[in-house]
Amino acid sequence: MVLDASRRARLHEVLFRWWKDARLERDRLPWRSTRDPWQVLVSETMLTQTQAERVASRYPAFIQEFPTVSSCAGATSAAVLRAWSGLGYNRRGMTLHQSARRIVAEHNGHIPAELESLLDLPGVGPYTARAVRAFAFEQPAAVVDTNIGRVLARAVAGRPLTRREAQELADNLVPDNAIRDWNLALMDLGSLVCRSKSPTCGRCPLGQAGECAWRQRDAPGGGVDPCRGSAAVSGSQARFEGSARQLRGRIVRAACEGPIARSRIIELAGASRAAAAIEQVLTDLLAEGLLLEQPGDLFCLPGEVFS
DNA sequence: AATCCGTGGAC
DNA sequence: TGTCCACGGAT
Repeated sequence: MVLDASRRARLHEVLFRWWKDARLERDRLPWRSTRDPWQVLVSETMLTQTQAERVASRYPAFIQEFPTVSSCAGATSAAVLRAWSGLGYNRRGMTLHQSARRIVAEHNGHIPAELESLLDLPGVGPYTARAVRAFAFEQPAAVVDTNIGRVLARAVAGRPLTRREAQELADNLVPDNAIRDWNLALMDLGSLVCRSKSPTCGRCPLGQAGECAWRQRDAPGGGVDPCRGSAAVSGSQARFEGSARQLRGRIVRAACEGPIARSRIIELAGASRAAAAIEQVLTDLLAEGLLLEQPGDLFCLPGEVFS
């Protein structure tokens, strides 16, 4: 899908005019005030899995403890996981730590600005790599997160997109300058106005300007939502209560306090969980390096030394 | 109960 | 290549 220059210019004008006011609230988020590549990498890694509000409550402490790539690289995995505690998806804390060590070893401690080099880092995918380029380096990059994916499918295309189409459309839309602002503005529109469940079309700058393909075709909320099934737009989740995810989180959190015994892990699992399921979770955590086995049927966080 | 979220590995 | 699933936990 190709956008002609006039539609592109119109979208820029309309969105930036709206964002001038909308950004005031969003700019209070702590990571909005930095362009330090390490701080951007940390915050974007946190934000890929967690709502902004929860990240806002933990990001400052994490940056205070690990203000630089080398401070993180020099720490133990256990220290990083403790600082990560409460954010969820502990594996990402591990990959962030591994990335820090790789950046020290392979890039002299400087976060690379090239897309390929960024994508090479563990835990860094198409979104995070482009986020670092756009937000830290002001380099040409179009991020496609779930919010932007929704706006692209609904307003720009008016139909579900494949992953490639979404990225191409986003690439096509990025202006030559104000790269950081453009990505933030599009993201803010998705999260504040073009929301997943209850989009406020009445207050949407694109709809009001006649630039929303969905709204041009259907009344607000009418028809089939074009973002359903569109690439990069997250769908529904598996039940959390009783899941392996829940138990993994409990185990890692408990291990943050110190070594834990197998019997403690079984307690954490609760009465209704099958023994085989508990064993599988434990096996997975060990294989992923999130947990380390110690003599005496004890388990601890990686990098800890006990005597 | 459903919602909010990108990466990576299996197919 | 594209699609599916696992992955945390507060609200």
